[in-house]
Order: sequence, then structure tokens, then C-alpha cells
Amino acid sequence: MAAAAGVSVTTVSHALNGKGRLPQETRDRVHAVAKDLGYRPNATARNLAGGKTGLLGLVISQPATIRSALSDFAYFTSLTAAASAAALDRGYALVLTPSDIGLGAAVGVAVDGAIVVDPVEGDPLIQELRDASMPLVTTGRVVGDDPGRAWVDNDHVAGTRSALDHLGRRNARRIALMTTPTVISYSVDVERAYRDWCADHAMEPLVSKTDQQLTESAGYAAASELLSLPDPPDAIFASYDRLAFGALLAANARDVAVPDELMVVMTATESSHGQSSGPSVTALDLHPKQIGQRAVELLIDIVEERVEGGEVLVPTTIIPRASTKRPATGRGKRA
Amino acid sequence: MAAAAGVSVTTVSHALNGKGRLPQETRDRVHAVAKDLGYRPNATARNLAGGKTGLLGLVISQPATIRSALSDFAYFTSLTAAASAAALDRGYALVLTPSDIGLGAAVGVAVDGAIVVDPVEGDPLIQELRDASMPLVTTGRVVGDDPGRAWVDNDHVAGTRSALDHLGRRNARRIALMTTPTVISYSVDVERAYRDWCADHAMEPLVSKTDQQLTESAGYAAASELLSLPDPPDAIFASYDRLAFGALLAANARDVAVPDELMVVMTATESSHGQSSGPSVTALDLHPKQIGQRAVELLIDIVEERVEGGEVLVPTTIIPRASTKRPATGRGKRA
DNA sequence: TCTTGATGGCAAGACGGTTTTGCAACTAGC
DNA sequence: GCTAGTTGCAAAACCGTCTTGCCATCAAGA
Repeated sequence: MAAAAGVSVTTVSHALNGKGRLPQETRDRVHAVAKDLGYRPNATARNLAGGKTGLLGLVISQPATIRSALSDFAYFTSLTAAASAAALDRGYALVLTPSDIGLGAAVGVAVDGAIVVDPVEGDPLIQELRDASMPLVTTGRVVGDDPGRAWVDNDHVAGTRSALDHLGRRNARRIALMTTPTVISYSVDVERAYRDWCADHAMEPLVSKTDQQLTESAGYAAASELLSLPDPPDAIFASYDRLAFGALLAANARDVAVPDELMVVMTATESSHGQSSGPSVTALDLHPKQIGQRAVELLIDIVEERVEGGEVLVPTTIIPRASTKRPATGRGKRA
Repeated sequence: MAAAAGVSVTTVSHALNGKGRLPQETRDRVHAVAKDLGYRPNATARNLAGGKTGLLGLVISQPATIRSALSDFAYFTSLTAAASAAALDRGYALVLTPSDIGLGAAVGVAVDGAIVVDPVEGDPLIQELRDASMPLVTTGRVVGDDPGRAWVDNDHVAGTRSALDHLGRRNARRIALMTTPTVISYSVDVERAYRDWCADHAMEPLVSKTDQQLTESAGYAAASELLSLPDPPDAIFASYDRLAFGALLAANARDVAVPDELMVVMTATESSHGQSSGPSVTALDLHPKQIGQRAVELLIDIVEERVEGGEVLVPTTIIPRASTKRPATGRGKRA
């Protein structure tokens, strides 16, 4: 920047980065002038000098079999957008990397670190990145991983329990779980928490797993089946919002009243609300924006060697709405 | 790269970039050694020297009112992923920019060029970028823009006509259009093409516009209304796939047989197929991947000053499926 | 044989910062 | 009053590539 502003480039660099030995007075003056001139250091030059690229990679890990079923686009969009914004805030750029190009040493972009979203057990990419000792943060844990790794995840066990508690307090007698096969830590956690909760409450588990794409249609089909059981559920916890919307349509088609005869809770993103035309659905918000943001922050901390790893748990929030609008009994914790 | 490989850095640079005056023999030798060493020039240094950042920004333009309704995540995901891959292929990194941070000179990242997806009429971002003379490509046209701008778009007029022709050849008597308010060039084009086609074929237009979020539920509601008209449509063209899926559910609920009593055609992405549980739906594929890819290519051509602008039309493809499975009459073009 | 022109390749500067080193000037202790 | 330590800042080296300028070398023409 115009050393014209009084001092040498060295001093400017020192002042702006809080490095060298400078009196506060000089720092302030440099900062003032910089602000005045709207000076912003050139990121490319800074990266060159620092031996970095300024890029972070984000890959969505999904095995080929369910990649096309990856219909929970809203979740990923939300997460990715927040991650990108968080990266920009801190002077990095987030680049979406197709999982098939890879970030490996051999091909693809040179990045300073990587985020892998919802890693699937045995995904070779994880191993490849670790072998290359690339700074790595996963969103959702790697199933079967040792502790000490860097990840950001919801507390799905607590979240699931809070959703079930919510239903239990409203006198649900038989709660069904609508979910998917367990390929990522999310589905593993939810199903285990559900079964544990059922055991704790002497309730018989009723799990409906769809391996179709996660659409309202799949939810419609699954819920129709559940509702035609001899002893149908009076509450449903859906691990994807669109399954819940489908369940609502199924209930409507069968004249099952929501919430009186059937309560529905779904996991959701910020954008899930109001997407169904029926009663608004009580949601367990996963806060994907926070997930994305925290993942980036953790990754940058690792890249800049402030920490080596870290396990970040993002809490979930239950948002009561019409689909579970029954008076809660006094027993149990308050929502 | 190790000038250790025989020559000077200058020669390496010249050889690898096909610049200076070098005999083919030297070039080949350098290339061979480079490949041998797995040498890849440092992008950061290259950018510094070239005075660029190596970054392209991609913004999704949506007015606040419908941003939350942006449920067509699959389309954007597809487009964005393809754009990102195309950029990486050419040595650039694509970064998603939140529309509120902006790419303006004042704030945000420094990028070499920008892509604005589905610009809304009067979006200030467009003007800001143009004022800063930032290389710009839009995906979908800016409504009311003069020619000569750089954009990539589907030929929605031709596409809509081909979808309607497809229905017409199968003896549709009354075709309804399910769509949204006209805020982007896409919705404008589709509705105009539909009305023109109706006029050409002496058919009374029947347009159902939903301003709800674009979910199956909205499609369900809109289709239910259409089907309860005194003179209900016997074919529906839906400008969003989820509207069509909802229509299918509505038809099913009313025992309207598809395709015998009602044919359905939707615009779609690669991932739309198989998302409904009913009959598979004939689709007008918009090829969002191609849109994203072509947009990046065009933008890079502009950034590197090979061209100044360009209008790229990506064709659409009609994919006949069960929802319009009727014998086509001999009249008209073949599908 | 000498000049001229084309050709092949190297050296140095530029890009815009960061970081290290070095040098005054000032302060303090004895 | 001299040495030692501290403080404030500038000069220089470096990051890895591209670009420009220039010196050889060699062949052809005079």
C-alpha cells in the first residue's frame, strides 16, 4: 500500500498483522491510513508468501448407490452456503470439489484443507486425505473412527431423545421411526437413540426404513403402510423432512387427524417450515448453517495450526408446531 | 521446477506454456521431465504474476420474497456442481458468494469474474457488477436487457413448444400450465410460449400459478383445483418437477387415471427421474449441468479476453415416459 | 572472410506481499 | 562517559511464475 502514507512497506505489514515491534501509535496511524485508502492486501500475494493457496475444499461423500438419492439438497445447500460465507469471512475461499475428481495429491486443486460432509464408512477419500496429511474436518463422524479426529456434528442422540420426549409428554402410545438404511453416522445415531429410548420406556420399536429416494412420495408410501398396520402408530418421528410431508399427505388421504390421531415430528433445516400444505410440522432443527460454519472455523484453526483436532457438537432445537399440538402432561421435562 | 532438469526456469516456463522461441525438441524434453517429476506449476504464483485471483464467483439472484421458496435445490446443486468442476478443469476455482455479501469492489472476495444465476429484473447486483466492469455471465437472461450481453440459457420457448407438441400429438384436448409468477426470464418465456402455442392451436389457455413454495403439496393443491373445474384439463405441463409430482398425487387421490385421463409433462433435472412413486413422468430435461458448464466456459473466455460476450442456448430434451404413454397420432413431427 | 539475420537460451525484473536481518537512536546502569 | 540493552523502522531476501531484454551461436548472403 502506498508507503506514501508515511512509512515503509515493512511497517505497514507489521502494523496490519500485529507482528514486529511497533509502538501502538504507529500501528494506529497505519490502520487509519489503510482504512482511509480502502486498502486491502492482495490475497494472492499473501498466499504466495505464506505458501498456501487460500482454498478449502468441500466434498460430499456418498456412495454411488445413494448419491442419486441425495435429495436432501436443502440441507447441503444450507450447509455449503454457510460454510462458504464463513470461509470468505476469514479470507479463504471454499470450493466444492466433485468427489470423483478428488483432492488427492495427484489430481485436482491444491487446497489448504478439506471438509468431507457425511462421510460414509470406508470412503477411500478419507484415507487418501489422511495419508496425504491434509488438514481434514468431517461433518458427521466417520463411522468406526477412533476419537481424536476433527469433526462437527449434531448431538443426534440427545436430539432424538428430545423429540421422542416431546411426543411422550403428549401421551404418544406408539411412536414409529421413519428413516433410511444406516450408511452414515446420522442414521446410525438416530436409530440407536430411538431403540434405546423405546427400551427405556417399555415401548416396542417400530422402524420403517425406506431405501427409495427421500421424497414425499416415499414418505407417503411408508406412512400408508404404517397406518394400515393392525396396531398403527399414533406418532411418527421422521428423520428427513420430506418423509414427514409425505406422511402428512398419507394421513390426509386416510382421514387420520393430525395431531389428534397422529402426531408428527421431523428433523429439518431452516427452510423446511411451511413446505407442507397441511398443519405445520413440529421440527427438530439440525442447524446445518451452524454445522457448515463451525466446520470451516475448525478447519481453519487446524490449517493455521492453532489446534490439532476437535470435536464440535452442535445442539438441535425442537420447534413445536401444529402437528404435535396437544397439551403436554406435567410429567417429564418441559420443552 | 527443478531447473535441475537441464535448463533454466525461463525455458521451463516457455516450454510448458508454448510461449517463447524454442525448438520442439527442447519442449518435448521439458515436458517429459515435468511429467516424470509430477511437476505442477504453482497456481498462486501464476496468479500473482498474471494479476488475477483464479477465482470465479457464483451468485444466485433471488428477491427476498421468494428466496426462501427456492426449493428447486436440485437444479442449483446440479448447475453449481457442474460449474465448479468445469472451473477446476480450467485452472480456476468457483466460489459460491452469498448474494448479500456481494462481489462488489467494496466488500467480499476479489474474483476474476462472476456468474449470476437466474437474475431477477432490477437486481442491483447486476448493475453493480457492470459498473465495476466485472466480467459477467448470467444464467437465464436479464429480463429487459439489451442484446449483446453474455448469457447462457435454455431455449425455453422451443422447449415448451416441444412439450406441448408432444401432448398435442397424443390428442390432448385441454392442456393446463402449472407455473409460478413471472419474476425470472424462465417463467416469462414458458408462459409466453404456452400462450402462443395455445393461440396457434385454438386452445383456451389454462394457467395455474402458485406462489407457494414449490413443493409436492403446492402441486397437489393446484392440481386438485384444476381437476375440479367443470371442464378439467386432460394434460398438464408443469414448469417445476415437484409441482408435477404433487399433481400425480392429486390425480391418484381423485382416481384420475394417468396417462389415460390425464397426461403430465414436467421440466426436470437429471435427478428428477424416479422421484415420484406413481407412473414415471415424461420430462423436459433442462440439462442444468450443461448450463453450469457452458456458463463457466463463456465466463473464462471473457476473463481471458478471447471474446467480449456471447449468447449460448442449451437445448432441452424431451424424455417420454409413462405419464404420456399414449399412441401418438401420425400428424406432426415425431418426438 | 565479414556482415546480417534468425534462432536458442539465459538472466533479471515484476507481481505484492511476508519475514528476517540489520542498523540507528535512545535509555539505562555502573 | 562508556557499555549494554531496547526500541523503531527500513532494507533485503524470498515465495514461484511470467515477461522482457539481451547475449550467443550459427547459417546464409555479400
